[in-house]
Amino acid sequence: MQIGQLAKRTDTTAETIRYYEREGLLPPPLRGANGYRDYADAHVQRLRFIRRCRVLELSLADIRQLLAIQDRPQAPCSEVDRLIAKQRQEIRSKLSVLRHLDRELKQLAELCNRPGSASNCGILGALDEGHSGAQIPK
Amino acid sequence: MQIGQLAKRTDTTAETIRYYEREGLLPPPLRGANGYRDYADAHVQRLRFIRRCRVLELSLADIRQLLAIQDRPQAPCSEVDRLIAKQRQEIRSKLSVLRHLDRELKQLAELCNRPGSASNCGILGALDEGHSGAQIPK
DNA sequence: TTAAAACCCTGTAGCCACTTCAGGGTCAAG
DNA sequence: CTTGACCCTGAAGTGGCTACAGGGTTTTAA
Repeated sequence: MQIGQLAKRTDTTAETIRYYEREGLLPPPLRGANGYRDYADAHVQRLRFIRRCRVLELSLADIRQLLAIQDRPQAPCSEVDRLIAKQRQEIRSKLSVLRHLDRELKQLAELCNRPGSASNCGILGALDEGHSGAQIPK
Repeated sequence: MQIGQLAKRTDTTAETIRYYEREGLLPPPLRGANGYRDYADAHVQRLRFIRRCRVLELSLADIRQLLAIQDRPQAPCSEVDRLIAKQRQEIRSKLSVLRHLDRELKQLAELCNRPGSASNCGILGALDEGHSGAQIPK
């Protein structure tokens, strides 16, 4: 299977696939007489694994670790558990930051007294003075 | 005031300040006889504005626009309103993605049957087969 | 038959918002 | 007089791709 075919089957692009190969996440496939990469089904499997992890916003470094564990069937899977838990913590922390941001922006948006000019713009004023609650963390 | 002093007052680093200057967000300050940057209070104000915007995850490009509007007091502030609304849309969209991710990861974490090995790891299995619900978007 | 479209290749640079590093100069305290 | 805390510039590195330049190959259609 050519690289474009693999890309279609895994919701990727050929560029990304070549990038993963350079990064050592996807093993180099055989090459045809013309130098084209020739992928096997195992590559589809492996690449889908990588993409599922990326959808979960796992870093390539974390994915590299998961792949290494996967390749040693006797390895303990506690590390897998740890990586997933760590990722969940990160997502939850981002969530709380974004929820805060949303409240801030909502408040800011309500300060607009359109149609006004910059000189009496409530939003600019709040950003200037920090009255919106958007504090600079100490 | 030297750059380190300004950095402390605005929760930034000297490197970031020099970067903003290069990017044209912060006007170049006067220089002392030794070539050191010498900042005025207006710089503190401007830099705080920039940092408050960054806390709200506004892009430097958006901040550049806000600063340009701020510098023309007669300018209509409808653009300000638009930028804030756009930002809020983005944050809300990220929020919904992350909420989904959190659910996925929670489900995944529950598949762990520790203490097991990689060969029967529920998490690895789910990532392989896509049974966790973490579908590759079509 | 040939020409255009649609693939494939490598290598390099660009994106964002910084951060880090190398290799220096300046200045106050002990 | 030297140690340490500042400051300077310019270049390179970060992550995870994406895009581009400049080629080669293969399929399709006129």
